[in-house]
Parts: sequence; structure tokens; C-alpha cells
Amino acid sequence: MSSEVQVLELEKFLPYRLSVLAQLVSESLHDLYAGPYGLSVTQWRVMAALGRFAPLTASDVGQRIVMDKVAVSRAVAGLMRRGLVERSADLDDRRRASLHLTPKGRAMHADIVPMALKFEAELYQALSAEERQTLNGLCERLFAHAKLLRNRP
Amino acid sequence: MSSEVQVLELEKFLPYRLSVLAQLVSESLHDLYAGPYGLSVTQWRVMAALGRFAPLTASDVGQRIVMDKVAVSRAVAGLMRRGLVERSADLDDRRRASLHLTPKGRAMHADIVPMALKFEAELYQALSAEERQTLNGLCERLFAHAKLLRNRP
DNA sequence: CTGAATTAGTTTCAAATGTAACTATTATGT
DNA sequence: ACATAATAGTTACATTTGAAACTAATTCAG
Repeated sequence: MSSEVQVLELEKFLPYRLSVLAQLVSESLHDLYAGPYGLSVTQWRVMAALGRFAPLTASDVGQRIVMDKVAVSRAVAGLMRRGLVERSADLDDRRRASLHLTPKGRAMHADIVPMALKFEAELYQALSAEERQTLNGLCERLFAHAKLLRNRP
Repeated sequence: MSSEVQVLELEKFLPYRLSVLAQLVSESLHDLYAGPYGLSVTQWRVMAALGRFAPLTASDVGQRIVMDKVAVSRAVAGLMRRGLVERSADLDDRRRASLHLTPKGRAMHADIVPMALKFEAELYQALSAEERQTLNGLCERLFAHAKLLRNRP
């Protein structure tokens, strides 16, 4: 008969730790490009996706960067207003439109990428090369498993 | 003269991966207690802090769970409205008030903790006992390092 | 073909969040 | 002691975000 009271130590609780770590890292990076370039996190991610894989439709973008279509739509609207992204109609399926960076957008992207990589490199200084691989592997497995749990709990 | 174009692979980029993983995990957990108990993530975290360390002042809570004072204030307001948290004035310093769970709040806390721990255990199934330790250690070091970077970049 | 169901994407409205200003109280310097 | 600064916490306002409704175009079933 086990009537033990379970204790939750929030500071050691995995979901909490991941969330706090991710938030700190994401905010620190955001500080780097928000000031000079005035991008939100979602806008930057959309640009990163387009910088690498354009042309993409809005849904493609959403799939790549795990972002729902409303968020993508708003980010794209902002980026188009600033002339960083262009849309060209898809003649085969007129619901779709493929997106790509403008020259101005490409230039901004090319400015930010090295900053982002430098930031990542600085972060990684906390870990050895081997540990970096380990961390990435563990995160990947955890992510895959969490997705499974999500879909049939 | 190195004019190489740097490429950012978002899906392998550490800040991005951490963020997506943390979000998935946090949402999955939230799904478990949001429905039955109608708590937001911040409200749940405040309850978790109080369940373990009460009495705490609002600032104490904020420090423990890395949440700014406005967020704490709002979460506490919601929890008090529902009779889950009580406030008692501090006579030494009348700016402060110490917070603690009511019996009703304690009961809810006692319901949720096992759910949360079970969820964590399910998550951890993706990893061996050794890997869990490794992951926690790596996250901790990364977190400490990221905090350093933040303060003098 | 035609009408129901899907899909892409946008808009709308409400709730959540961040920033700054504000109140009340306590601490500090001279 | 008294003005000034600092601290605890709340409120107000603007911005962001999320969920659901909506428009437009396409697919599919019969």
C-alpha cells in the first residue's frame, strides 16, 4: 500500500528545463538581429527557410519550420510590406503562391546568417565536439518520441 | 581571401531545435492539465512553485520559475480568483505578501503532479538512464553558458 | 457535370504578453 | 529628518498570438 506523496521539483523537471533553456537561447539570438534588422523570431525563421529552400509556398514554409499557417501568413505579410519577400502566383493552382526573397531580403539574410552561426558557435563552446553530437542525437530522439506520444497518448 | 557563402540549416541549428523541442513538450504537457483543470502554463508553474516551497512572495516565485513580475502577478490574480491560492500580508514589510496554496489548490496540485511525472517518465522512455543524466548535464551546462553570453556579449 | 468536401491562405475577434507607467512602502544619503 | 532612490506589486496600453470563421480555388464522389 503505497501512499507516498509525489514531489515535483520544477527545476529538475525536463519539460520545464527545456522550456527555460530554449527561451533563454532564443531570446539571446533574437537580441542580435532584432535591433539592427527589426525582425521578429517568426519573420526571421521564414526568411531562413526561404533563404535556403526558396521557392516555397506558405504551407511548405510552415511545414519546414513547424509553424502554423496563420503565423506564416502574418510573417510573410510583414516581410512583403518591407520588400524583403516577394510572391509569385502559381498558375497551375491559383490558391498557392510561391515565395522567395527579394535582393534586399537576400542581402539581409546574408548579413544575419553569419551572426547566427557565430552565436551558435559561442553557445557550443560550453561543450566538446563529442558532446555536441551527443546533445543533438538526444534531442532528436526525444523530439521523435514526443511526437509519437502526442499523437496517441 | 575566403568569400564563402555561409549556409544556415535551420533544422540543424541549435537554437531552433531547442525551441521546437521545448514547444512540443510543453504543449503536450499543457494538454494534459489544461482541459481538466483549466490552468495556463504560467498558472501551473506558479502552483508548482508554491506546492513545493510555499510560503513565497511573488518575487520569490518569479525568481524560482524565471518569470517576470507582471506574469506572476497575473497568474496569481487568476489563481486567487479561483480560490486556489491565498495571500497573507507580511507585517514586517507591507509591500510584500506571502503566497500559499489553499486546501483546494493543494488538492489540485496533488492531482496534477503525478500526471506531470508520468508524462516526464514517458518522455524519458526514449532514453536510457545514462542518457537521461547526460542530457540533463549538457542542458545545465548549456544554460549556464548561455546566461554568461547574455550578460556580456 | 454537380454539389460536398479539401486545401491554401487571410481575416477577425478574444485572450495572452510585454513595456512602461503607476501606487505604496521601505531603504539610503546627507 | 527629509528628500531621493529603490523595491514589491498592480494597472493600462499596445502588440502578439491563437482559434475559429471566412474566401477562393481545387478535388472527388456519384
